[in-house]
Amino acid sequence: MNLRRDVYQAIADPTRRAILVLVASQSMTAGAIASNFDTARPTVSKHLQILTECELLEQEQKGREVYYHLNPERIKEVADFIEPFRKMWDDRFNKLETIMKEYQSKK
Amino acid sequence: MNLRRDVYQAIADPTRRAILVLVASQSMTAGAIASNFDTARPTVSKHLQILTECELLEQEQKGREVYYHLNPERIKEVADFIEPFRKMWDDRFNKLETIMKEYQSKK
DNA sequence: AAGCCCTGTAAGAATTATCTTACAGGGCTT
DNA sequence: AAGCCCTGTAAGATAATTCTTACAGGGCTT
Repeated sequence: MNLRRDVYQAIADPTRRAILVLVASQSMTAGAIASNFDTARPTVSKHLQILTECELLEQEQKGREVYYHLNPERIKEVADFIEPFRKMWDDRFNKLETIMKEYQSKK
Repeated sequence: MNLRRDVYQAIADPTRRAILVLVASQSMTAGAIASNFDTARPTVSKHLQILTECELLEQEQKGREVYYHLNPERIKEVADFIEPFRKMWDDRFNKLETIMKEYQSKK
């Protein structure tokens, strides 16, 4: 077996990304989250389980309802991977700006 | 069929992320890239194909060798998804700082 | 306590992804 | 042109993931 189940695998699924966006602004119950999608409720429940396992979401039981809210901390792992690359396209952008300035000064 | 094959799916695989880091600083041939991994060469070739398909890598043929180099532009898609969440953990950090200051002023 | 509602989970089929072996195209070198 | 080297690809076995139907636990309400 040896499941992957890391943050990258988690955000690879479009439904799971949509869940993260949905829960970003406010806590929501499992049912409320599921009602936003066409897929069956147990399917969404499974997605919630996956997101919770890699700590992108956190659960909070309130009576018989379970609220899910975002844990932004974990997304940082992906951000840290991307950060060095960001520098690269920033550099390219800066280079483009320089070219544009030179172009305009020749007018 | 209808394969996923998007940027998120691409970076979900640890080998593919390693390839991106490897190629970030310099262009490399397919063989040179493959020699960095334990998996068979065709396996790496497949990964390169996937990365090229979603435009994270670009090919440059030189004689019988193929050089791969990074296209930072595409990673921006992931960065844009993450950016809004970044604000959330920044806010949390700021809140923590505020608490610390209050704590110190009471000493 | 009985019944309803919210939620999670097990099982299994269908889909998708991964990796290896074997082979093919095509540029170099001699 | 013959042979070697670099690379890509097809086929098929294996593994992992996804999704649905059916069911179970446990908190509310009456």
